[in-house]
Amino acid sequence: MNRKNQQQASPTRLSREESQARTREGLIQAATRLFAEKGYGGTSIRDIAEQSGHSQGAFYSNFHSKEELLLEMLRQHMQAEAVQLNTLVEQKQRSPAEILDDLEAWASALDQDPHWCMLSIELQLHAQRSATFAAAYQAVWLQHRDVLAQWMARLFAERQLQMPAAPQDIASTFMALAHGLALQRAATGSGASGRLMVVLLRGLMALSA
Amino acid sequence: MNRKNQQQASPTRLSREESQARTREGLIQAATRLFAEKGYGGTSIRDIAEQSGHSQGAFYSNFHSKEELLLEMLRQHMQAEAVQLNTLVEQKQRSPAEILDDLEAWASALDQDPHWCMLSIELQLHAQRSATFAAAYQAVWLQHRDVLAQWMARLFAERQLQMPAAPQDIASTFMALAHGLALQRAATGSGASGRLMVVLLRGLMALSA
Amino acid sequence: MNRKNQQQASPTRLSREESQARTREGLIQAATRLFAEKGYGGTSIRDIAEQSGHSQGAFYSNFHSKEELLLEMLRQHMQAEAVQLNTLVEQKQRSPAEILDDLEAWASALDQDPHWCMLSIELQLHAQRSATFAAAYQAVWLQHRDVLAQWMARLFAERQLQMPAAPQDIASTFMALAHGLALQRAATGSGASGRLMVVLLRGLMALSA
Amino acid sequence: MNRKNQQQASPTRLSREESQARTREGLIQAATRLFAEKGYGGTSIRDIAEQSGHSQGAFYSNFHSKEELLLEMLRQHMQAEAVQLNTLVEQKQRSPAEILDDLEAWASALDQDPHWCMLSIELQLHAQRSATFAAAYQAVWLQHRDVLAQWMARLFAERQLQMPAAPQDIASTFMALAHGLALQRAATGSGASGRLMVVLLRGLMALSA
DNA sequence: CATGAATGAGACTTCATTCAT
DNA sequence: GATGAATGAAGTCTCATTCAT
Repeated sequence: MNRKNQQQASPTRLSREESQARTREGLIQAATRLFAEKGYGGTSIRDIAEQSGHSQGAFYSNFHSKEELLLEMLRQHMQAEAVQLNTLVEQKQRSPAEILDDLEAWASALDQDPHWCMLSIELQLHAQRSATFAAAYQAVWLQHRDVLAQWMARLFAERQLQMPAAPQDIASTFMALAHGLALQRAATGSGASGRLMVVLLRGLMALSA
Repeated sequence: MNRKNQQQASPTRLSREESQARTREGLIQAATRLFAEKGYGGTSIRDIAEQSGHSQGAFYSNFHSKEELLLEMLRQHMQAEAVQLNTLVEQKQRSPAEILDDLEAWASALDQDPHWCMLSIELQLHAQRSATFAAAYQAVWLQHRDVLAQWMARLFAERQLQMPAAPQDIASTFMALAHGLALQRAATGSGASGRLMVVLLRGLMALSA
Repeated sequence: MNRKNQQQASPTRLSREESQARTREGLIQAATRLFAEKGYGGTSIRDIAEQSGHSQGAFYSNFHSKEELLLEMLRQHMQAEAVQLNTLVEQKQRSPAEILDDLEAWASALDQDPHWCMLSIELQLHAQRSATFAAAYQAVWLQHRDVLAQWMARLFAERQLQMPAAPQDIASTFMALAHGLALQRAATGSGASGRLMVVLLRGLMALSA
Repeated sequence: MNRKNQQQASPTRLSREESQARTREGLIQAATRLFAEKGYGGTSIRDIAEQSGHSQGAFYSNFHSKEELLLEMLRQHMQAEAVQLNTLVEQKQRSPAEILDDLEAWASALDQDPHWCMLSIELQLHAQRSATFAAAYQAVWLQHRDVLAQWMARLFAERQLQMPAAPQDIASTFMALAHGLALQRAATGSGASGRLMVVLLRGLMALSA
């Protein structure tokens, strides 16, 4: 596989692997955009191929099926979210005020990237309909919930407050809220801003004050 | 198959209008079930006709198109939710504790009827994709939000508390949360219960205590 | 279903059932021709639809799948062959010479209708590849073999000759021969004529003379 | 994947030509198996490549097209059958009993190798559909028929019997029978055994006894 | 109004083949 | 010579919708 050295001459020519990776990435990006806009079911492979500038066959050279592409997107989604959440969790020694700023930052990032949330909704809808996919989705979801729960638990611990419910339940409630808001924004063009999430969290902390 | 005898006007036979209304209602009910389970895009008119025991032609005798059926479902959805919310709002002179019970009842009703919420999500998704439908959806949504907002405003007023944000924003946040939770439950089979909605509301009230 | 009497007026207009039957028959005939010419696998539903002058959808209104059409053709094939063979079998009191004439007639009918035999070969090939279809095919085949075996047994009995093998084995050998000759004729354009089948049969009779 | 070391000429390594011949042979063998099982049309080049453990590219390095591979198989088929038949023909000075044993051996060899016959049927079917291929097939077929005819002629001559038809016609009839029986066996799982071919031949000889 | 066969477009997928590596 | 990603055409089948009955 180290055959690329045979041609290392022209830096403009892509090696085979690079070119393939580029095709694959182009397909994923086109699909991400289209799934967010028109939904998983409403997006055809023709659409994805056209948007990405490749043939339908190129799609099938990279993915066994439409669902496999969705799984790949789930994996990427998972990885990106994990990085994001871990950044929040691992920032030790932050003042309570800074932690709330973190949450606000997270909430408003969700606000800014509606594609992200719509995709997440598409993933959830598809999980409801495909057993195969549901299993994969569940694993990702549990992991995220727990990272977020851990982060919230520390938020309360550092303020020496009692949590008014299990940290996992609070975490999944906030995840649900983020998704619901994204849907609302998509459907109505307006809807409540994510800023209210911070207010709700403050409320929870006020309960045991 | 001896349906042509309907005209004989025997009192046990349905009149033409009754029969037609029954057909229409059967189609709507079948579609409601199917949309919730398989989504709007995933449900074909053949499916709806089969589930309801009528022909595809019967569908087109009652609705101009698939989207018109969705609009009809939106209208029914709207009306049912309005009745439900108005019941809450119009029950004057309730003690604060009773009002919270009302909210809990509302939240747990949502919990118990996942079809309801999944349909609502389908409506929102379709609103995102069809301009015609979006307009209709927006009107319904604003109305509901305002009824809920009004009810929440009274909740705070009766306790002489300040609302930590505009009542409409709080209302839409809670609607979003209800939808997000429904989606979560559908996708993961578990997810946080709606009971947490009451905790969140208490938190908001605690903020200005 | 006796609604056609409502319109019995114009004899040129086809009733619904007649029109449907005509469509179905047109599809079957187009498919029969195409399967014989290009094989089952080599014939697409697009081909069949075009040849018959209908849309692809018309095909699927009449058959669930391509294989179901093949099953229908098997049924028709079966019925036609059964009629043909029963005619031979039921002609009692024929002189031995006349019986041999019958065989010759049968063999040369096969000779004259290459479509018939090619279709039979297609059916056998498909039976080899689809378990569903194999079961249906086996039933038809056994029935035909037994009718032919019965006829041959009488041929020997009337001449008071012993059969040199089980009548069923002789019958299936002759059926195999007919198919093999059809294939040969199709492939090479020439091949041995079916007339030799009579010679072979005479040979079998000569064995116990 | 360290195949580039082949040039080191160590005696255990294959030379370039040997390696190529091995690839080619592997492809042919895989294709033979698959064509017999799933038919020419039902077998894809991907299938052949996978079965043989090579790439699709390797296929096109060895054959210009799918049909060219079939032609190559026809050539090999031809050569193998010729060897087989010549063995029979060239064994001079065999007693009449031994000659019949030879035929029985040939018939039962066909019985034992269904792949062989199914492949032959595929070749005939393809000949019917491709003019190019038909010409090649015809040549092979005529040659085989004549070898078999010659052998049969001797069978009769040695017994001083008259042939009841032209030797070529008898030969092609027996070839057709062998193919028809193979097809029957493949389709029904049972069918008459090839043993009956010997009975038929004895019958032919009995005719002029 | 109800029927359901028929339509034409478009869905997902597989194919034989090409070509840069 | 061998690789396998990419192509474009074609495959089976489903869809929302129409219309003669």
